[in-house]
Amino acid sequence: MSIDKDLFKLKPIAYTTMADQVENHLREYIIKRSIKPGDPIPKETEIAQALGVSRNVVREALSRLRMLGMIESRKKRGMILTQPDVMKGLELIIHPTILDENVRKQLFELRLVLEVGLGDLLFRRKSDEHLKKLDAIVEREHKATTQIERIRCEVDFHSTLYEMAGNDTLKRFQDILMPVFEYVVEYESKLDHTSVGSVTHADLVKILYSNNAEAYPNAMRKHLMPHLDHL
Amino acid sequence: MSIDKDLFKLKPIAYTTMADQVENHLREYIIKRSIKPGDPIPKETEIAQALGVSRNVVREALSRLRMLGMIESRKKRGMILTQPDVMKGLELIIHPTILDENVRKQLFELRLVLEVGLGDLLFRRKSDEHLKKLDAIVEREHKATTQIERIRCEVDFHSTLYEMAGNDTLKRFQDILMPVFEYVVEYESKLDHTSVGSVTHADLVKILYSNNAEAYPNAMRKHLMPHLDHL
DNA sequence: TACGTAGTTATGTTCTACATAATACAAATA
DNA sequence: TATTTGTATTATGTAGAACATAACTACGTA
Repeated sequence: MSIDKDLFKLKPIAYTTMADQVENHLREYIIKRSIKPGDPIPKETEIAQALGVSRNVVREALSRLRMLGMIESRKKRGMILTQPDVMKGLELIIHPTILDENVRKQLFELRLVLEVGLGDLLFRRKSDEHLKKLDAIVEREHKATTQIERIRCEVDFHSTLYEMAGNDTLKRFQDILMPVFEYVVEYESKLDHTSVGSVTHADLVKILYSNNAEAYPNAMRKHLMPHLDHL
Repeated sequence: MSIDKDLFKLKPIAYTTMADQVENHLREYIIKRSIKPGDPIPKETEIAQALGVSRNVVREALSRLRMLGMIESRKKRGMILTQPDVMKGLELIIHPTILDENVRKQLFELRLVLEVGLGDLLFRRKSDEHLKKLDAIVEREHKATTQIERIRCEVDFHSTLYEMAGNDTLKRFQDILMPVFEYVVEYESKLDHTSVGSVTHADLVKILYSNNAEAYPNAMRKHLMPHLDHL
């Protein structure tokens, strides 16, 4: 009874299954051999035998990598490494889970940060087509009669900005994050749209037409000010 | 022989395995029942029987969710839903893979966007401790004699900014992306550090000490200009 | 040459069996 | 009675065998 309890202080051991270990082995294997997309990887049975585990365990590990898009397998050709979509993993977690309120707030902050910092990409990649598209959205917004239509314009406008940035990874990031902001859009609908930010969409477009990259960040900041103040 | 080849144009069928389907079923199940972290989910055998597949297939699907941190399983308690780390999936893909050069470039752009847009979070969350930490880094950089030391200061400085932002998700994002930028740091070491950007770290700190949030974005833009020009 | 057929291979799937850890409950001891 | 100890139960972890299926190979026949 007088056993020193301190001995057990750091007790919580990290329990790893065979599948976890195999997964790590495979990752190392891929890195060390610098296997490129398209290259084949060993057969399931070979892996199982080499690591001294059952094929079942190997398949669990492979199943994970397959989900992330890191490998593909065809019935006879065996398995090959593939170039995964970097944002695939993010998508898999974000979409289905009922996210913690706190995390959702942080993701929204992340979005605000992105939009303010987007300027330099926009000015370097903007095209006449994109600018015209923004014009059309602004006009549509102007003529809009219902709140729903206005919200749709709001979403379209900002989505188009991400398109303009000409960065597929960034665009994908935005697309994944979008559903998280539904509650924000709802919140937005309660705001008086005329007073929302002293800078309107039209003002932003005007700046994009000019080549005044310096003006963009603070213009976007003012546009998003209601949200920023809400932090 | 004269069969219209156009019929086969969109041939690549989406082949889904049982494990894929079970995975989706589980996701739906979790969402529809609005199961919360800590709540138990059915036993493997129950799932297998309910969906009419073998336990093995179920285990492959569960293995995936477990990797993403969506569920945890204890030997007897069965499995419970857990609040996953949103950025876990990203980490799993980014770290091990030899990323495509193009993707790496896009991630680097993403980082530049973030740092420029970071201002409002910084001004709202800055503390004296953080500012002092930045002071210390700037001083260390000033006294640095070796290139290696200067690079370390560079990394520390920007990492500290993300800390200051007080957004764990964002910080985690940055931590994951960091290794991708090693090649950039290397590139940075070849630049003449006195001419790198007309705005120095010391200038940035000065702005952070002030309450002039308007000055931040363009200051950071000028600081990062060598990189921005490299787009 | 062309076409069809059979054989081979590696993944997909199922089934059975056992190991292991955590829990609950009964039994035993002070 | 209370605390410990043993035992049964349960659900996950792991192993191994077997068969299905699709894709590739090669042979054989017209």
